[in-house]
Amino acid sequence: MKERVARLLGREGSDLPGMWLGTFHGLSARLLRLYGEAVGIRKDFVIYDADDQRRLMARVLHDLNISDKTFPVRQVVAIIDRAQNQGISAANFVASGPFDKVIASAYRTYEERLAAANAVDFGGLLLWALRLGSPDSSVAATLAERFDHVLVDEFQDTNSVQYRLVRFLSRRTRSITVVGDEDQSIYGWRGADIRNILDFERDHPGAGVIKLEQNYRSTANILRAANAVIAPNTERRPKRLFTNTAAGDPVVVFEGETEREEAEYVASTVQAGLAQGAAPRDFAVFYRTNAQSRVLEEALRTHDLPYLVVGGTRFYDRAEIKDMVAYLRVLQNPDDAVGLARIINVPARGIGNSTVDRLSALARDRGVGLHAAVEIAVREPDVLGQGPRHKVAAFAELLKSLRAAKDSLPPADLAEKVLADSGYRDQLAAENTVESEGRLENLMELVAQMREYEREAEEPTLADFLERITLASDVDSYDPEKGAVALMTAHTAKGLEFPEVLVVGLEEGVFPHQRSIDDDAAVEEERRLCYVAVTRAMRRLHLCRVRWRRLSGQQLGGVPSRFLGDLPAEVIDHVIMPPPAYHDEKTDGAGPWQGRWNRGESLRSMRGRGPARAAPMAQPGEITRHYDQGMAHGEEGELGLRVGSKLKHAKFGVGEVCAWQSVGDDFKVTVRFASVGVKTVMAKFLQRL
DNA sequence: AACTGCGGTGTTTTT
DNA sequence: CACCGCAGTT
Repeated sequence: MKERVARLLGREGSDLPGMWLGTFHGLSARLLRLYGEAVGIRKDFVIYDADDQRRLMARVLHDLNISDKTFPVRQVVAIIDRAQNQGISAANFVASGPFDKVIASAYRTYEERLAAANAVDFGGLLLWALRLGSPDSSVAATLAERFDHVLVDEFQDTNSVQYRLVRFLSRRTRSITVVGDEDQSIYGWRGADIRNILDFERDHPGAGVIKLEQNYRSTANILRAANAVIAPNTERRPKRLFTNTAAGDPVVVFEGETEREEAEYVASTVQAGLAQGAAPRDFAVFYRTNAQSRVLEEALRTHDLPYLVVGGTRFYDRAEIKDMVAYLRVLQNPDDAVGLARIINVPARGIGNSTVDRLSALARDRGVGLHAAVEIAVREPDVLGQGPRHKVAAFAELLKSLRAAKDSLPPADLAEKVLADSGYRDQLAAENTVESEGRLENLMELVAQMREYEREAEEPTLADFLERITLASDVDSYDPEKGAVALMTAHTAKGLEFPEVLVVGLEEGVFPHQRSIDDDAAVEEERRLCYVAVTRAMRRLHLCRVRWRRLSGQQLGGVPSRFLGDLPAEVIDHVIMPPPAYHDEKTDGAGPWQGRWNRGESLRSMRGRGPARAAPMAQPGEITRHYDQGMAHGEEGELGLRVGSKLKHAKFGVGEVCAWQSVGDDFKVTVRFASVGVKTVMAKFLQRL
């Protein structure tokens, strides 16, 4: 982004000194590193991510004797998170009932523990940054002078604290530009307040409004579909988005039997596109929840298609990476109690829960940090038994020697030393499983990333590296140059664009998500999310749903998403997979989709549209494909391809044709085999019965 | 006192 | 399906 801004300013290659550019969290961290001491934050604080936050809260609840049955950690964290996003710290948390009183006490202790650990959580970054501007802050005046202008992108996703921060930082000149679209507000659940943008003009009398209503990205058909999806929302100002581009291809609405068939459709769509000259990176697949990525990955792998999952379990969220990072963090900041508790018995060195509990109790009794308690337990023989004491002593010794090495080694070398001296590497090597090998590879990748960081950063420090990786967002790591099909959640997709987009799982309960389904405001947000997904598409869009879906162990009956029902019939083209030839109780007419699919009707409607449409504007690298080519021509080739006809494959046996596409001179046929299920094979491998 | 295996439970989205 | 807590085992 910085490079692009420099280029637009005609200052290519410049680092744009004085200009700050980053996420709210990133900029807040930067402000706090520079000025935090004015509000009581040490310069070398560490940042706790959601997982650290959860662990710390679990500890707090445990220590306060709060039952995690009535107060599940996740729930308590969620409540505190919400409070933070509204600018409410523990001191301002008003407890109205007995439940809230417990939360309030947990919140207070949690804040104390954070302070003791010299740590700041995500919400805290923003809160502390905002405090820099409070009347009693000694740097408030300096900071209010610091910037001439503030520009906020994706303004519809700012929360109350972020908005107040913007107002403070622009106090001197009152010069603010915000860019946003209320229809793309998708982070309400983490405190984003859509009113920030809807009421902006009211809050800033005299503000100029520039409406960007011409869409340069998508074809007219895609734009019509998008407009239809968003139209039912009430929390919006009506807009008239228009485009001068051609209608383009119809939006394909795919209906399959199962999620595997859907994945198969995704893979064969990509494959067909590649055969027509598209590149893998021209494709993106969006889903509502990360759990949906697995089937898609499997299908793409089977088809030998390169793909990249963006987001999901972040690389830095993997257990082994977090372990290593915890080591580094503890070396960097001895007070980091959550980090210390994480590594004290990793790899297993005989320091179990009861020992840690004792150390933690000792720390509280003496009013010291966990690391100090470790030292005390080593010195004073009565705290722990003989065995545990020796083990803890060995661990303390390990930390001491690592810490001694810290300042003389660059970050990557330090990480390697940790890997070797802690016994972590040996343990993984000894395990000698596919998983342990993978973990070792991940750790080597982390070390490689650190070396890369050392090369590229102006002043590489361990602290800075650690901050980068906790604040790194998922899309930061997405590199379109990698030449792979991109897989991501609709949330992650915001701000990106792709020539051909496939959105999967358009079923009630999946998208819109089950958790939102009986809350009107939440459904509006789901609708905006769907709008975001749809508007990522430039040339081609596929909206997929299935009649049966297995998702994280449960079977869902696929009621078509309400969003599909909002699409104007003129812009869509159906691809409907027939139900399996066999009928069991699951598929035999029962279920909410009953009567919605009908092979005869769908064939008729597809035939009715005549032969394959040629794309109005052929462009370089354009993908041309005809889903209904076969049907338009009746039977295809010597095989007599017809949906529902039976063909034989040398290896897979007899199967029923589901769909096919032309690929050069040949056809790619999707067949449901009795033996192996749905496969896509080239027609030349198929014979008539 | 740590570790292992089992059963039960809950499961969005992300900085 | 993955994670967590628990109970029994080493």
